[in-house]
Amino acid sequence: MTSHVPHPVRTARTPRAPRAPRSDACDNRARILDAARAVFGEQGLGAPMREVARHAEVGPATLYRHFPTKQALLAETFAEQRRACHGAVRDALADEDPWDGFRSLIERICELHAHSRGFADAFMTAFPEAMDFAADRERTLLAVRELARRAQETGRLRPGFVVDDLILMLMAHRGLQDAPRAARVQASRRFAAYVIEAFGATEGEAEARTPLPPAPRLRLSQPPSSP
Amino acid sequence: MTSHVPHPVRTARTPRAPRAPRSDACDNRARILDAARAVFGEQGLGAPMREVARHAEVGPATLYRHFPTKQALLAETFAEQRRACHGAVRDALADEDPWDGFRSLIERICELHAHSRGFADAFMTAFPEAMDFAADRERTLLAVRELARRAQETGRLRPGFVVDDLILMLMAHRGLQDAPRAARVQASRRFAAYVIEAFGATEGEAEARTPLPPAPRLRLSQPPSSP
DNA sequence: AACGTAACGGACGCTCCCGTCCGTTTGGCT
DNA sequence: AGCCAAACGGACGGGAGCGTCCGTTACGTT
Repeated sequence: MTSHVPHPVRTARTPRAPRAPRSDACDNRARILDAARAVFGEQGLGAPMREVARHAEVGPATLYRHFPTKQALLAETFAEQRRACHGAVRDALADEDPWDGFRSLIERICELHAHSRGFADAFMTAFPEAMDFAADRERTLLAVRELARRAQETGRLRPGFVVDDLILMLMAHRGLQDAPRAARVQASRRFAAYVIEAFGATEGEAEARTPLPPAPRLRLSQPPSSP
Repeated sequence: MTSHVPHPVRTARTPRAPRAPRSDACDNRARILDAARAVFGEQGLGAPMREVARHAEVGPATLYRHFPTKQALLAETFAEQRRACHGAVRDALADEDPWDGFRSLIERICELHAHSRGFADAFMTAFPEAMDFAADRERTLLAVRELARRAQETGRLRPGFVVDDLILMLMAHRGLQDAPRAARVQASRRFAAYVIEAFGATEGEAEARTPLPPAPRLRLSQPPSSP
């Protein structure tokens, strides 16, 4: 059953009467999203919904009215940073030097993930298929693949590199989120620098390096759950 | 009140009568530890105690009698792998080529962590000070520092390296534990290979590389908790 | 100013997990 | 064989988190 239908019938054929939301509702919605960014960014996805509610100075029911489930809230919360990620890829592709673009892509994504603990989780774990992350993730990965191809052509990106290596490093980067808050950003930056060096080709000898072990197929990971 | 004192007084001065444990008790204890290794290794530290109990075919009470708390069980469960970690450091120090030792150390630690999801968590998060991880961790880190110093003297380990970089990479490696089980070991190996390359010095120019951003001080991280 | 309803929030039910209690079983010693 | 305590395990209490119900508040429209 769909609750109790607040408005009787809405005058014959009115497709939907959005009836602009009330001012306090808008206000609360905005404050909830701010709080969610702060709380999930600080404590990770495990933070309780009530923590967000308290931080936004609303009751739990209000929170759940605006966002029917936790995942719905998370999706909205990180939409902006998701766009920033796409933007980073777009900028990297636009860079006239593909290797510079590649490097700055790694730096920017790491920075984005480092600034919000929850975003790294949400971005990587890609849980149940909620949040349409998965969808545009594939699209984005295709763009990254193109970028990598170009960077390899310049000889600056090592030949053995595959896109799964980027995912590998982003998953690994997620592990840094458990570092004490003070060290997080610094750790992220140093990690990014090391990663870039590892991905770079050695100047002189393009092939003489010890070969890497085979790359795993990563793409989507599922959250810990069992029958 | 200490329950109801099963044995009246134990004949004057008997310091302790260990009275060898019963056979079924030994048996259960062993099965519990096996189950714990399997369950925590597969599902991580978050796995419920009852899951371990079910897997060991004992009741929850039996489990808690043998190991009064979850952390106690975890400490015992991973004691062996902890020893293996120390062994890896010892072997690395014993290697006549410090750089080879350093490389194999990274490979072995990564392998150890990759084979047991729970161990990586237990090893890195180092929660509340339970499990005496913290104690010998410091001792081990000192040994690693010595190893690194020697490896740097040979010119194979880059000059900018500090021990915190190893911790950084181990924390990062922990992020790989969320990969699908099938890909985990492969991912770990490839990651280790990349890390080794990143830590290596470039043959010709020992100094001309772009400098790394400053290293964060990591050492101990605390689990997510706030006042 | 007065009214109808969107919006609010405290209190509740539900599930999951840790750790404990107590009546029952069983190993091992005589 | 018989005894007794060591060991077992089902059932319980307590706490935390997600999502919902319903009486109350206050926005905005007339």
